[in-house]
Amino acid sequence: MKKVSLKDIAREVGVSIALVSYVLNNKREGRISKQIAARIKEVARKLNYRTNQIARSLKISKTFTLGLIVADISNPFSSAMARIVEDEADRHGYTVLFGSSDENATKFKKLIDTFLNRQVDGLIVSPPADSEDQLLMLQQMDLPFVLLDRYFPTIKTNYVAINNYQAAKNAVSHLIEKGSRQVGLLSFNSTLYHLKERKRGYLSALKENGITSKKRWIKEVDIFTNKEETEKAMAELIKGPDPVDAVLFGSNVIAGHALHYINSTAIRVPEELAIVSFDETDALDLFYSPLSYIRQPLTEMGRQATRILLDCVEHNNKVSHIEMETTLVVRASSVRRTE
Amino acid sequence: MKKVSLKDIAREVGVSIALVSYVLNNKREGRISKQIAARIKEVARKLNYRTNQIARSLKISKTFTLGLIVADISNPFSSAMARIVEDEADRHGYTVLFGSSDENATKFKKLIDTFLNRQVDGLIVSPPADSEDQLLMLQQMDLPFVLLDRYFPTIKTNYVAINNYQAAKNAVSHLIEKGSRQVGLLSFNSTLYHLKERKRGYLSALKENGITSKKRWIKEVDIFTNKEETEKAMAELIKGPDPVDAVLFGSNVIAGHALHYINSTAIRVPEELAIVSFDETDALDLFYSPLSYIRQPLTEMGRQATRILLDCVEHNNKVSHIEMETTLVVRASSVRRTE
DNA sequence: CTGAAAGCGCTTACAG
DNA sequence: CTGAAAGCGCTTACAG
Repeated sequence: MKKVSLKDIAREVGVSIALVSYVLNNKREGRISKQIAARIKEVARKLNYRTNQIARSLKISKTFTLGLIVADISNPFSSAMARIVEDEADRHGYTVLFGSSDENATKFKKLIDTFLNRQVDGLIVSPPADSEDQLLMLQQMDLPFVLLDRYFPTIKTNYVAINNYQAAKNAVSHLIEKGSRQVGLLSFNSTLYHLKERKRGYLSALKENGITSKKRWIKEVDIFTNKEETEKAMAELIKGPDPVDAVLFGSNVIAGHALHYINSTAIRVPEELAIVSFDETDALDLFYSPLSYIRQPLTEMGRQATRILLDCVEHNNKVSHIEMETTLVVRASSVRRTE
Repeated sequence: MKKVSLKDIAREVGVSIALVSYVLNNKREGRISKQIAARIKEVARKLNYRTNQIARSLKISKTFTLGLIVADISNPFSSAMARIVEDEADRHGYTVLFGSSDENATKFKKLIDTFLNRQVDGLIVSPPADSEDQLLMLQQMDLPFVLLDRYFPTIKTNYVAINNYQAAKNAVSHLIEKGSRQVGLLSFNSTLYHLKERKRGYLSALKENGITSKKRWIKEVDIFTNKEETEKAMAELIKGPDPVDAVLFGSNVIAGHALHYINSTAIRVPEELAIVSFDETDALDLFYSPLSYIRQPLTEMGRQATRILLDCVEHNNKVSHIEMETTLVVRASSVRRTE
């Protein structure tokens, strides 16, 4: 079955292609004979016409397509984000192209290239380490984009993120308040700003509470981490001399692996080890002690990012920085002492 | 910065647009002066030219785009599939558009429409219940597509799926062999063929082992299920008179919710309740008793589906039915008796 | 109220 | 070895 075009409808009805286009796009309403309009619509339906977006895009220099690059699509955090952005974009008539950089700057560059070739109208990205050049290129090209979840303080552009410093600081202060003194940090070894901010918040909370931080309380695993490395780091935190009595996990993936290890030991949570984690996920639901965690306002972040981007695409060229507040959700895993 | 087109390069080099196109596409190699070719490539790089895929697609009536519609993107099964299909498609120079039907036929139809408007070259879909009409429409349009994970026996078309009957039967036989007699099934209430097959396999295993199946051993929750409903169903299976001593979970989501409930009871796994689940997921990793599960060859399924589709897109018009074997991964949760 | 015509950025059969 | 020209399927300023 051949695809049907405006020409086919025009021929069948006996009018010009232009007129068919006007009618189907509801342009010049009231200035076209009702009968002809009705006839055109009827034939369009009969032939099961659908507009060729490719042709339309070429003509109007707009694709109604956005690109979204997440850090790691296998992380529920990323897939949740993907769904939120897609919903919001769809609401405005845009389709979104997805990609996952897997924290790899080269893959990131490749995705940007693909998306640019496809003429996306704008991008939402969670950039990996060392991707500043790509972002500067986008700026040079004047392509609207907004950073999500992460940003580079050196690059002045739209972003939607949380206050990682404050979130970590609150979490650690809470652990101390609930009776822990030897608070560890199990996070990623990375140059990414948001991760450095988490560490800074952790250190700051210790300091404010008169605790001298020790180097061996801090374990940083590779961002392409596997279970084994994380389990080993966790083991080091709770074994040997001077073990921690509390720990802040830098991400849900880390939490999953570390808890799996804890399950294999005799250590009790929260009595011997209090825990707070960044981000929740179903994967943590089956741990015996309900986990306290730092909740990011995912939905709001995704929506805002999409709206800011669409604003830019529609030519409001102001730059927006949105820093959202997190919530510390306190459950059993972090509370050793109840006043 | 204005986008640069072939025309810009042609003007700068002083040749025709056609020649630039040939050079950049490596057509007519050897039949174009080396110097001019080099000069064209140099200028293209200098101006940071990227081909406008939209224009190209319009001309060649091909977009190098595939559409993928999964059942529920928030399910790790779906996101894993998405990544596999994307990888394989990318390897062949195709981009993939994603969508999640959320098991909703109306949303499914809407996604198909969007993808068709965008002129995808083909589709890979996990259809929800009552979506036969959409598939028949695709067939009428001669648009290549392959069903993934699910199919309708009444529709003759490409599909890649597992043998659900056999998988369920094996799992239940295993439970019986390991000492269970009162085997329950906690699955979805749906007209979807693959789910009916799972139930049929379950019943068949009971029968073959001389066990009369009881209605109250079978609980079917809504496919849009929430945690509460599943927990309630699980409670009914293990409480009251005639409780089950083993259960087969129809999906990873069901398993997650049911295990969460089991965690809140005194029931011990596998001593009092043996368990096998369809599909694994990280979310189940933290349950104290390592779960036995039916492993689907995800990667192979996604790859095959993509390859079959690309074959069709490139005009090999034979229909492929691929039914893959599953593996029953036996761990602690299902073994009550060791011979 | 309606249409002829130009043009979006490419590709490619054809001609030289 | 190279280019003029047609055309993919739309949209829209312009003219009547």
